[in-house]
Amino acid sequence: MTKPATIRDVAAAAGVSIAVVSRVLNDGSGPVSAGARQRVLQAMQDLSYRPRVAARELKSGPTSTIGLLLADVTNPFFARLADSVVREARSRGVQVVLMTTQEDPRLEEEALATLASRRVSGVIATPTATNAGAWQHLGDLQTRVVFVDRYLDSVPLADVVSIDNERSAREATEHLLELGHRRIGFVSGPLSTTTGRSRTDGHLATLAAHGIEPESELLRNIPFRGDQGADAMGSLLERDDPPTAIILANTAQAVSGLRRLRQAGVKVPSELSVVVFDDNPWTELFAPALTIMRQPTELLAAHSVDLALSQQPDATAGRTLMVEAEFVVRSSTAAPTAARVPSN
Amino acid sequence: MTKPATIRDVAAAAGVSIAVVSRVLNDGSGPVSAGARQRVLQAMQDLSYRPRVAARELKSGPTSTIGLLLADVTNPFFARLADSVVREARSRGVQVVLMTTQEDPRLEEEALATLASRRVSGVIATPTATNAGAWQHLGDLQTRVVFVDRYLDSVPLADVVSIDNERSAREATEHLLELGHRRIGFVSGPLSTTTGRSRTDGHLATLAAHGIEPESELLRNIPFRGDQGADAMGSLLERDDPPTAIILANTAQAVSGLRRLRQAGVKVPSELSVVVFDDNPWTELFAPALTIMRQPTELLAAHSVDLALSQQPDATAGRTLMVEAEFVVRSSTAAPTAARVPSN
DNA sequence: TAACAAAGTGGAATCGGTTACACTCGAACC
DNA sequence: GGTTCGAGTGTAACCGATTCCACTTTGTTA
Repeated sequence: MTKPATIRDVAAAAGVSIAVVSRVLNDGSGPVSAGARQRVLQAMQDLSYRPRVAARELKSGPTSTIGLLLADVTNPFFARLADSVVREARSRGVQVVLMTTQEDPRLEEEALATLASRRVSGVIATPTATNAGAWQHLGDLQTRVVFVDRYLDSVPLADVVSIDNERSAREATEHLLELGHRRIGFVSGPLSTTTGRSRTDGHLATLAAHGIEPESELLRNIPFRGDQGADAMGSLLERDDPPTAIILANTAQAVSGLRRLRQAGVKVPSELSVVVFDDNPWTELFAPALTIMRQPTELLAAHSVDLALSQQPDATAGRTLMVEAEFVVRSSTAAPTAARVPSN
Repeated sequence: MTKPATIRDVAAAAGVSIAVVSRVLNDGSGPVSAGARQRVLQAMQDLSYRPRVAARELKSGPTSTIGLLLADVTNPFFARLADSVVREARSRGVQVVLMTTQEDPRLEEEALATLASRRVSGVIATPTATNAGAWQHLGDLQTRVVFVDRYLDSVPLADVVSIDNERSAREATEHLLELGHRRIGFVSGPLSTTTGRSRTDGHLATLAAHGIEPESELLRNIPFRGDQGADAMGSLLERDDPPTAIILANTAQAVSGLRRLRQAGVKVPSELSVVVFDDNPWTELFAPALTIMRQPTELLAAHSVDLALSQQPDATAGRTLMVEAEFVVRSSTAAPTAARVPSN
């Protein structure tokens, strides 16, 4: 109905000056008599007064807020990450503004502009595109930039928190090689992302180390969002010599890929071993329970918030933190059946 | 390094007054000569200037922003909702500030306070607790409040967008009754939420309409978050006369309930028919594919954004919008096997 | 008793934008 | 040739908080 109360209204109602009200508001910023404090609190109550952040932010720096810019909340991995970041930030009294880019570079640029003009103290992000200029600019604005999960080489000032994707891919590949697989399908995210590239690199390096000729036909780089997981899986299965094992190194596309597998009636693990780079509640529900790579979301979140709130010791270079992923072997991987092992 | 540029710096660099810069900033707010505009734009570029929202918000009302207060981003249903809301809002040029309550009333209250002092134009929320006072207060601040999915009776001024939960529960129950089930387990969210209550009501009403004595032992109301789905499922299975069908009317707990089912080695649907109130990619992956109730997330989001941005015609009462849910029958429901149908 | 410290208070400047209003200037009109 | 108009510009007030500083009122100490 009426206009919201301001600090002046409260001061008037309590019969004091605005300075006193402000001191009550920011406890410890100056002396206030018990009587005055009481009357001010009462007045605030009566007028249901809420200080406007806009005014506060204008005068003092931004109230401690960090931006969280995720590629896709729909992706359970990112959703869990968001959950952890919010919890972590809260425990330090920091607000989180969450924004989604939906893997769209234009959206990302917009969100970045918003974050910049909001002068948040830090931004935690899973960068989609090389909006290098925008990122750099954010850094210039003395906003801490932390890339989590993926990162951009072109933005050296940003901190990075991630699992060792190359090593994880190596571990997954080793596991399959030890079981006796030689033709391994590898579905990953776009090579334009560090996750896609590192995982692919790790996979190829491991094959090479075991003297296996990598077939580029067995590698599929698909977008994180969308339904291409099914197609990728389909085309791999239709080959004359289909792979005996497959690594789904793309968090978001695992579901659509697995659906295709189910439709095709392929038996897991007897006909095909499956490893998924993801750790969702349902991976255990799938029959058979899936062998997965688990990312320590809590830890990623904790480190990210840490870095986002810390002052940069050196303005030009970011810090890099690697955390360990956990490889969980369940029932979806097994030795290839004899019939399918080729003569070599 | 140096302090970020202000409008005055830009004005000085371009050799004009701040008023001119402001006019360039807010195109259409006044005349600016082509030359001046050019110089201002150049200066903004050079100084990499970004207007501070805090200052803008202080003078004019809040820039068009809506708050989205979700109970749990980890819950895929809410994640999809968030995704849709962001997309929808974006298409109208509105920013979304997403916050999570994690089903914690205290967190919710905090988030509400933040939203209030941020003076967003509207808030879309899935209320957790009866923070009735805080909600009411938000409404007093001429902030539109829209409850989506769940709502609170105690906050009449809020708009509501939801599926018809009672009707949906009725539909699910009818389906099972038609198949011949008589003992139906019903796992829902807390009765303190409207979703939990409506779904339970619909279920019980349907039983009554068919002359079936409802057994309170077959109803389990558990929190949305956490792992109690497994326990609820377990205790139902351990009964002397276990249900022949079960409805998991709790989006978030379906996974943990199903996991228990899998562990117990119960065959679906021959030993137990299952209906889930949720529509996740993995419900199709589960073997057998699950019969589900699908909520039209896009529609819920579109209406919510609509209402959040609209001016309230009447300040005292909110509007209610029901959208239709779609019941998808797949393979997890079937007639109970004869052996299990009791004598009645 | 004078001097001084500390507690309590209020006035006024400040943050960085927006905007009402006054002003200049040249073109158009009668 | 004076009036009117509108385009283009600048000055200054304002939004609602924080905060520095000066001031008064006490209590304490030499």
